[in-house]
Amino acid sequence: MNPSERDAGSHPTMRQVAALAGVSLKTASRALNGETYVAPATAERVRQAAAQLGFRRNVLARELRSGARSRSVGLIIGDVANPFYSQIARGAERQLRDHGLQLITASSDDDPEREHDLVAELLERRVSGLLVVTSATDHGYLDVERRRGTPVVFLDRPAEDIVADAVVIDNATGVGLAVEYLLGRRHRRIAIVGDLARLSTQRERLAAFGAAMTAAGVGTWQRFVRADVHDVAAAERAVRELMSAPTRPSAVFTTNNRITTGALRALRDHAQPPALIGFDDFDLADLLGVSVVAHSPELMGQLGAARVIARLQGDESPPIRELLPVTLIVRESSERSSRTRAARRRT
Amino acid sequence: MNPSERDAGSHPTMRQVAALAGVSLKTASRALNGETYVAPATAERVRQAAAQLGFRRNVLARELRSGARSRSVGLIIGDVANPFYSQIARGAERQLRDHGLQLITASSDDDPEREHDLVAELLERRVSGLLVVTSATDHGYLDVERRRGTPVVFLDRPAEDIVADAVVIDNATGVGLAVEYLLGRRHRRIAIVGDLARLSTQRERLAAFGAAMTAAGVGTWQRFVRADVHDVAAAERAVRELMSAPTRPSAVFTTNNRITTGALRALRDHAQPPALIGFDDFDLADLLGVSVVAHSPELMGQLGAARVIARLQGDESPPIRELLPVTLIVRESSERSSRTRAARRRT
DNA sequence: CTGAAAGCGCTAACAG
DNA sequence: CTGTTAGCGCTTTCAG
Repeated sequence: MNPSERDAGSHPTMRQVAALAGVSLKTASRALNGETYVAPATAERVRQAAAQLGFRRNVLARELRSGARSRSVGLIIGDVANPFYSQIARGAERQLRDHGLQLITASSDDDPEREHDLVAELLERRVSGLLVVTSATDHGYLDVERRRGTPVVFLDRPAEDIVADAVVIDNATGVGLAVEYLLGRRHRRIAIVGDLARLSTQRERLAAFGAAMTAAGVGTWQRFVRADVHDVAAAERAVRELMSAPTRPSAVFTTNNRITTGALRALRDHAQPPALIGFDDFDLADLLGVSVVAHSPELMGQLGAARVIARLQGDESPPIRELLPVTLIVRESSERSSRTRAARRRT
Repeated sequence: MNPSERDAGSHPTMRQVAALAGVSLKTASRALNGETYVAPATAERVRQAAAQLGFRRNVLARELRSGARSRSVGLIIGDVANPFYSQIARGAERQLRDHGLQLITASSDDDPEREHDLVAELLERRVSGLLVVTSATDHGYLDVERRRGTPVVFLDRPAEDIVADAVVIDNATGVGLAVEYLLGRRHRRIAIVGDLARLSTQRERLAAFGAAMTAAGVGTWQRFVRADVHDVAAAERAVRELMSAPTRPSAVFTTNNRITTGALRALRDHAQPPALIGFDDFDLADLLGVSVVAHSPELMGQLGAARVIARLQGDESPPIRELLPVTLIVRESSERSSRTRAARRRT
């Protein structure tokens, strides 16, 4: 077989480049790294040799020897294909890239065990830092790493068992805005459809919902709570059920983008759809006229990455929790009447 | 400072684990790797020592020594936040994970130069393989790597200058289905709004469009071509322009998900919207009633990853090009009449 | 300005 | 079953 045709696994080494350029290994290293104290002519010769051989520095060897962490940061999210998460990834990637760091993204499917495995893998790869949207409750092993000097920043869902940096959304305010808006439009039978209750964000949103309802003197809100609705299909089912019960809600609040999608499907052909507000803005929500509690997942990723970078640069201040702002975007879906057919009849 | 409090950068090594367990380095290595010929008791002692120290194997060192490539595969896409790409990532990640490989995703913004830099970085990290949705035209440097034994698989857009594995969508059929459908509904003034003409997929789609129109005897189609429309805002503008021209198209074909989104915005409040078919299915297209040429980006990622894995396992067969099927999903948007107000008046 | 020697943390190849 | 020796490709240290 022609050697130029197939040359399996044979990356040329720096030593080979040095030999071809007629210099020592160390000189080649210096030239290739743009260090000072290399004669311009020598440097040029080395560069030519490297180009000729198609040399590519072995970063693994470099990082091993220099003792440095890998110039990469791990990001653990639920599912890259979910826009909420992929926007986080985008924000983090942008920020990291500006600092010469590579992002390694992994999907946990919101499974604590898988999350644990992924963290272990990333740590074995000696990532410089970790960004994690956790779905686990035990983060002791992460704390060990954090104390060893690996910055760990929690996104969206703070660790509840350890003190660590976190960038989270202002859930209470977001839910408050939505509920108050609906209450202001005289809705009383407001349903809330939530994702896995073990996720802290979901518990926070539900708590804020309950608080607002109770404060408004609506004692019956618990009847209209649906939790642990984890995918679009389940959300669709949950909303259909709510709407086919004897007493129907006049408004529905969905606690994340997937659930909102499910609700939209359930209400698609409904003769008298309830008012709807969803947590998380999404693509085309404007065209569909869906009111939402909006925030910026991309900013979350960006700020999280910035936090990792700050820690890497020696910021030793106590862990902080950054709170991302939310806004209520009112579109058509929240304008539907609080008076259902049945209610009107009674009036 | 309390050493258990802060212990910067100090990951325990296997040597330390061995010392604590009272065995040699090699024995520790064997135990930790689950190799045979280690006394169960010894193995257990090593494991305990490792756990006690919070030991994490340094994968970089392992991979360096064993000469193996890094157990990771690089994926270069345009933008993680674009669902088309993030679904590819999802499919690839799933497939790779089943084979113990980690996915490293990087966004190129469809910029050839950035793509080149990203490839270089990944190669320096000695990824086992590369999946790339290229926006470059020169892939010579990639071919060098391919011959060195790094599997390179092109997704969506095949390399035109080198022979390499590729997984692509059946663009010609997809466009054909859409155009024939519109022609069948008596549309003649069909506009096509395309993305960057330097992307091969876009050229293919435009070519297929032209071929179908010409075959149908519609000679005026070139008037309704808009190309190099790269983002949602530009697409919205392009469609608005088309619709405010003296002679308006009665139907619009958009060549990818972003452009479709822009078109929807442009047509949002249009009194007499043209028929619309978009390439790429998207979330909620059903609720919006948008007809599309559908395919599976996730499958593309999965098949691409499978190809890399096959190559890694020694498959030496000639490079192949896999063609992904497409289907036309007819929803409301393509049912709009080919007779615009003006046309009707003339009749 | 350049080079020789040592070694990052681990595993391969041999001994025992 | 266990240990010793060498060395992956590179950078650090220290001499020229």
